[in-house]
Amino acid sequence: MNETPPLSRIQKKNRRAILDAALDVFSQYGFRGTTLDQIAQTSGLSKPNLLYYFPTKEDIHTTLLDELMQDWQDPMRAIDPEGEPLEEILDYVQRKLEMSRDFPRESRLFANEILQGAPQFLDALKGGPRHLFDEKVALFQTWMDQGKLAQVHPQHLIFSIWSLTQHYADFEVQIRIYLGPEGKDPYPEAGKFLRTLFTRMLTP
Amino acid sequence: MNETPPLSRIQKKNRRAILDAALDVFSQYGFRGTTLDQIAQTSGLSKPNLLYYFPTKEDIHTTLLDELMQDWQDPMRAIDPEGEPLEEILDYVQRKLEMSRDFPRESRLFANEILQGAPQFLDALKGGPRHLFDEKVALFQTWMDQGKLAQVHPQHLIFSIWSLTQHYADFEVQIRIYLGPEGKDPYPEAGKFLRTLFTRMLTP
DNA sequence: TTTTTGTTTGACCAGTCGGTCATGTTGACG
DNA sequence: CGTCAACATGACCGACTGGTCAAACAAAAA
Repeated sequence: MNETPPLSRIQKKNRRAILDAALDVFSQYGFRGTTLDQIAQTSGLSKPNLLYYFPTKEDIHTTLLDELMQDWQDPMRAIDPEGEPLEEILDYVQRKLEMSRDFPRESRLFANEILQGAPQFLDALKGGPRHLFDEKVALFQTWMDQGKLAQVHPQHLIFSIWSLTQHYADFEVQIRIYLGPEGKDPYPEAGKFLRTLFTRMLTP
Repeated sequence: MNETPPLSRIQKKNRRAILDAALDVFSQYGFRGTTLDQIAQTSGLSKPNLLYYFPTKEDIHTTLLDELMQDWQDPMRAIDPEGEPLEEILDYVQRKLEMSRDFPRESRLFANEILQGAPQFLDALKGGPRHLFDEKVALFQTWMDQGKLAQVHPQHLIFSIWSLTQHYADFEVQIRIYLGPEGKDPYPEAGKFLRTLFTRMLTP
């Protein structure tokens, strides 16, 4: 039923080149603001060749979002209910911040999709991610009830983690401007700051 | 030199209608993802009529960004160096949150512009806003040195305020999904949460 | 070598893009 | 009322959009 024609070496290489170029452009201009010619030029392939590997522009975009969907939740999944509560959350923050540092384009692709009303993500978000979210909300609530964490609204706690970490990827341009032209990597300071923030807020 | 032909009643009304419609579309799809036809349809005017009031599509966009630029910094300007430090910052957070609640489209317009690399904002940001930012950073540092606020990295403190408040406008779709279909207004809870967060982090 | 299959592209298509223009309609004002 | 400037739009333009296709090329199988 699910026929999987094994990808040849060339297919793998070119599909990867296309997706990488598309990530560049989509994450900056969004779906509608991106043209196939831009992707073609960035990837070094001709436009008809793009459409040899992906039937439509939308198909490239969807493939990127699907890949993103799989990896984006890993940091949250890794929160261990058996671990030490504060340390688990601080580690989660750290992992999310590292994702912003190492995969800023993915973060911006996600931001763009949400800004446009999540036309593709909407249904997907209501499924697995929503369930994982609820599960961790319940876990945090348990920890708070046990006095292991200070009482805060658990849903907004998660929003704050997402917001604070993704901000460094999504608003990178602005942050560079305001931190001055020294071009120093802001992530070490950001990590320290966020650790302080969540420690002070969550210590019972 | 600076000739200012006073706008007629019709001009005022139609320019406002165009800018309002353009804000709708630009804030969702970004500059490149927006078409004049969309703005025309949303505003209820014909496409040539748009171009009667604004010479180009870019001009509409620039006008919106200019207007945004003027109002967006008001909450930060209102921070009073003579006030009580923690209360001043909490009030600032509150004002920023209210801007997200009352002007979410403006927030998303800004986010879109930054995501695309701030092609228009770049130079502007380096001017007045950057100066205001530095001024408040210095103020916060003074307060911390005087022991009136806990020591944290003042620049990242400001980033965290921007991030946490704008998040409720920029990622509104996602937040609605995760808070459930009850459709309850998330802002009261958000305000309470942020007040707790910044109080705990900044109390010496 | 020939054949076959997989890969690449120049030329092209219909529809949409931002923008123009000549013409028509409306409103302000004497 | 009449007049004139302000306002509005249908028809159109060249450039670009996502996408097609037949023909050319390359790689592997025969």
